[in-house]
Amino acid sequence: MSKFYITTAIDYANGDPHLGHALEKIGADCIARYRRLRGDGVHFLMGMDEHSQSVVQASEANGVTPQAWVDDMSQRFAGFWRRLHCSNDDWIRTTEARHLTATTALIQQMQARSPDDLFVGEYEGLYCTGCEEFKQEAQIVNGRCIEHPTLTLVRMKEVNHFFRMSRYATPLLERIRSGEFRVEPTIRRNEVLRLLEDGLQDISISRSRFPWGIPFPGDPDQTVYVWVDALINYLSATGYPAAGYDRLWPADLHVIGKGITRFHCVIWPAMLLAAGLALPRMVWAHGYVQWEGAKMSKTAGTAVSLDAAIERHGPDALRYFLLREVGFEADGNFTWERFDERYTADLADGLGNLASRSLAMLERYRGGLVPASERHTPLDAAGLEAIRRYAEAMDGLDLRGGAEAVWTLVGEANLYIQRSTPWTLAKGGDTEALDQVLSALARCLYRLAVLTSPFIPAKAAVLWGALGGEGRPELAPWASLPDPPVAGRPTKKPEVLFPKPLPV
RNA sequence: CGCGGGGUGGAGCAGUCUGGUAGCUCGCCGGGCUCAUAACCCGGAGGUCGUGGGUUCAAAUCCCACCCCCGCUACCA
Repeated sequence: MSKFYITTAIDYANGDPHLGHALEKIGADCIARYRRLRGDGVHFLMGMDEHSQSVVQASEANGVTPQAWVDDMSQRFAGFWRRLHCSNDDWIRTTEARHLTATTALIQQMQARSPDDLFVGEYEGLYCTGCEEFKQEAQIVNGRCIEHPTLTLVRMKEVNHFFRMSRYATPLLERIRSGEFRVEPTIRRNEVLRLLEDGLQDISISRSRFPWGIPFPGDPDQTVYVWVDALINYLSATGYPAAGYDRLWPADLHVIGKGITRFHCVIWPAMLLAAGLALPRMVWAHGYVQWEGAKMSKTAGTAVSLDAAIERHGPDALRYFLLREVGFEADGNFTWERFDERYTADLADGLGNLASRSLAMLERYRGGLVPASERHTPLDAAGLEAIRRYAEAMDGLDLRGGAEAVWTLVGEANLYIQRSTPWTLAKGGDTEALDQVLSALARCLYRLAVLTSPFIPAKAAVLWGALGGEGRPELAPWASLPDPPVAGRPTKKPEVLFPKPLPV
């Protein structure tokens, strides 16, 4: 059993999660569930980034302390992920003591291992006294802060601790090119390679005047720059620096959004190199969920409520739609119309109806007992092919491809029923032929319950139970898929898996 | 010349690397079946593959130019 440590980005706590957050967590959960299915020792980490300046602003705006604010947000986020059936093994928050310990230790280890890499320097920029922060060009319009156009920006210098990141461009290039550190998908790797080829600049890794954060080791007047703080969460959760942390580290997969690629593919591995620690094996940067072709924006009123999306057809349906239609690689679209179409076609009319008609026939013709019969039917052949294609796609983190392989099998099964016309066999009293068809269908449903479980875990479990399965489908041995042990099992017709008509 | 991705029937996509009857899903039209959640199966209509050149017996696919859309462009997490 091989170790598989998978993480998601930690979210900053300034408002409820939206569909974009959900895509990432669901995608990572799907991968984690698939790896468990394949027998890996999975450790799945999710959590919250709680030290950003926006947290302070949000808490002040709501008249509570920052800690009370992040406590509440942590509850809210975790609640959404539970509703969506996320199976994370740990939940890290950057305000936890273990994270303070790890962050302090890592910076000290960077200092100890690469003393030249940390130095004190000056940061100069335009400072907004309204926001109490330095402003970047994009935030400045007509020489004024966008948020506070009545105030004059002040040119200020700040003494910060710097990280000599510039010396890591070449080492990182080598590790990415060799595949030792994988950046996926290809489009993101190309972006990072181009970036590294142009060379890196040193970065400041501390801030003054930001009391809400982790004190910089050896300089309590400064706090650790929030991004540096955030990245270290992946290490904190392993127990670092305590002995045994390498039971989990290095991470096998960091799942992130494409917008934070450079932090995970440049700054984070450079920090680890400086500290002499192993690099994560892979970073996967997924695309964004777009709303009717445009970027979702709260201010433009185009942010879809995650709550509404879950309520629409239930959590499993949302999981399926995001992974199948939106995808986990490039940007994808979310519209209610497409969501409804997919729900009806793939889930209700496809998988749901297949289960319904198959189980109905098992009950009607065989009294709810799966007959024994040899497994060399066309449907079994299609099943083996689907398993092969599914595994190939899922191993490559092509979740959409995995779903396609499964739903192709759903189509094959409906076609098999049509061609073998079991109702005619029943009327004609052709017992042997009918047994063969019904047992083939039972084996197919067994495979479908297992293969769909990373995508629609709750519904897969219902199907599993209807087939007389014990426990849950994700606990089924992978090796049982070629020849599912369903003969003799009692079946029952479950509640409609994916009900229609659609809620209004 | 800042970097990168993309423009294919009504919608969303595959195919482009390794040129050779343009494919899939949804929607639409017609037929079949009756086990099933009015579900399932079969057939059909619908595309000058962003624009203009070029190479070739042959280009969505290779080459050149151009137009349009979208990300990224470095401590805004």
